[in-house]
Amino acid sequence: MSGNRALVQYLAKLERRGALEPDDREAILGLPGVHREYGPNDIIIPQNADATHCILVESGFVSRVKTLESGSRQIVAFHLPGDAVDLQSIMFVDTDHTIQTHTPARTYWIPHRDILDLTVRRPAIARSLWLDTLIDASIFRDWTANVGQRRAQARIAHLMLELGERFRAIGMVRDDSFELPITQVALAEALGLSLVHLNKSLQALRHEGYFRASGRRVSLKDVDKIAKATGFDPSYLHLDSSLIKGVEEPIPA
Amino acid sequence: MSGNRALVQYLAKLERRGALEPDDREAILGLPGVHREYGPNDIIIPQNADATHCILVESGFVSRVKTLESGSRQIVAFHLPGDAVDLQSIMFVDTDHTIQTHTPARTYWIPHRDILDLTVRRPAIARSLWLDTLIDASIFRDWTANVGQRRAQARIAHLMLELGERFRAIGMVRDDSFELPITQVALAEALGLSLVHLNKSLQALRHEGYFRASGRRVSLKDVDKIAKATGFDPSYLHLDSSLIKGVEEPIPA
DNA sequence: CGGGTGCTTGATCTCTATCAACTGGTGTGG
DNA sequence: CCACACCAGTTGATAGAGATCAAGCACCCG
Repeated sequence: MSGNRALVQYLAKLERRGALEPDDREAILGLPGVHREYGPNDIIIPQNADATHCILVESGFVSRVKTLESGSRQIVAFHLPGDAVDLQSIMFVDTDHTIQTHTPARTYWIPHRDILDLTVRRPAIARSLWLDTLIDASIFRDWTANVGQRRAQARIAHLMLELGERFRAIGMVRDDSFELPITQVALAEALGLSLVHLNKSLQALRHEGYFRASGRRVSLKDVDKIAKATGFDPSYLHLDSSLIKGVEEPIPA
Repeated sequence: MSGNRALVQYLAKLERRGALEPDDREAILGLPGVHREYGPNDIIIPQNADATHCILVESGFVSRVKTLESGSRQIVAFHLPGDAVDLQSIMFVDTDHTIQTHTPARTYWIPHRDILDLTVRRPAIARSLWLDTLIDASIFRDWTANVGQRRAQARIAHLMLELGERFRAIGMVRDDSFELPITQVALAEALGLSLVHLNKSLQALRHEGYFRASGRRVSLKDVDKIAKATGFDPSYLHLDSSLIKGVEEPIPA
């Protein structure tokens, strides 16, 4: 299998959480689809659309945004290369949020039908995709707690640590730093803070030596200290299999 | 099938979103398990435990709470009778939050193994449970946006409308009012507000005639007006099948 | 060079948190 | 039956976090 890069990355992500059988692996790598390219700040799927495909991020930085009646926006998730952005749309007629890029991005669109078909035929894949959405939900819970309970500086630091770990998992951390290719407006929308207050809090964090930023490259100083101060424990991200239950043999018929 | 009440309720909930075949229905109603009873404010599963069972709520009001390093608590979900509280634990070794009661409650504990076994044998059930967790995630996203973007009064009203709709779906709304059996402390923890501020905002909402409360019975006045003001659209709750994609025939082999 | 975008700054306002006290109801035990 | 404790809810005063308003700056790009 020559291997479409998006599928290879996504499969790798799934397998970090638990190995698959060769047949299942092949089945995933064989998923049909089309590539689409976007510029920065493009809308991939608007709110209230009827999605017919799942989208894998091959490169670029993508987010999901809910726009409220007041016009204010809440980013509810960030997606890095190798993520499936729109797995939940497989069951829903209407998308309840917009999917948009922050950078130029390359995506791979897989028809829902082909994914559903795989899950019907291959329980291990069904399980693996279900797990993917459960981890998504785990991250949403963490975000709710972060936004609901922590004050600005800790809230920012917590998100930075999350992104740091996720970038690390896909090999995009070098010299303890990573590229965070989003504007402060977007960061503020993710954190439930105003732009101005975010900006000042970021400066305070830099001033106190918690991290440095040059351009859009972020380097976290003394991750352990920040993690302790903000109560960051990466286990909710489930980046590896250590906290995921093994596959048990089904009870024989 | 005589029918264990918890399973009957849960099945009914699943089927509101799409009918199941008789065989699948029987299989769900046949799930083994044990009942457990709790008093108010009991802990059902503590944070960082290793859950081995999924829990259905048969009666009572239950929530999931994340306790942060600072000691502050964020309620990330409420669960009503007929809900599966702990479906996500089926894949995870560690629970990342506490499950606790607010009222006396009766639950039904189903071993993970039996549920996993069903999903392996019966794709339609796998699909239905996956859908249940996707809807959970949809609600988490909504909570994040609610806590992140709305100010106190609208935030409270939005949650009230959510709970109203969910109580209505299980037939627990009478005379346009429902019993909300939680303290203001718990409400504040769900909304990311301080107790004092919650209390005053509640009074303001009552004063402005948005709703009445006698004891713990809440009646929302002019739901449509509140819904409009707070941008409440119940579709994210997916209480019926109207926005859920139908089951497509798998592609023949 | 002009204009756009993203970042920064200062001033002001207002929500919301915090602190502290008090009420009313319920329940328990002497 | 009263005294007491306890809990949920309420209130007022004060402080502080964060939002809003309004400019200004720097960089990039056509």
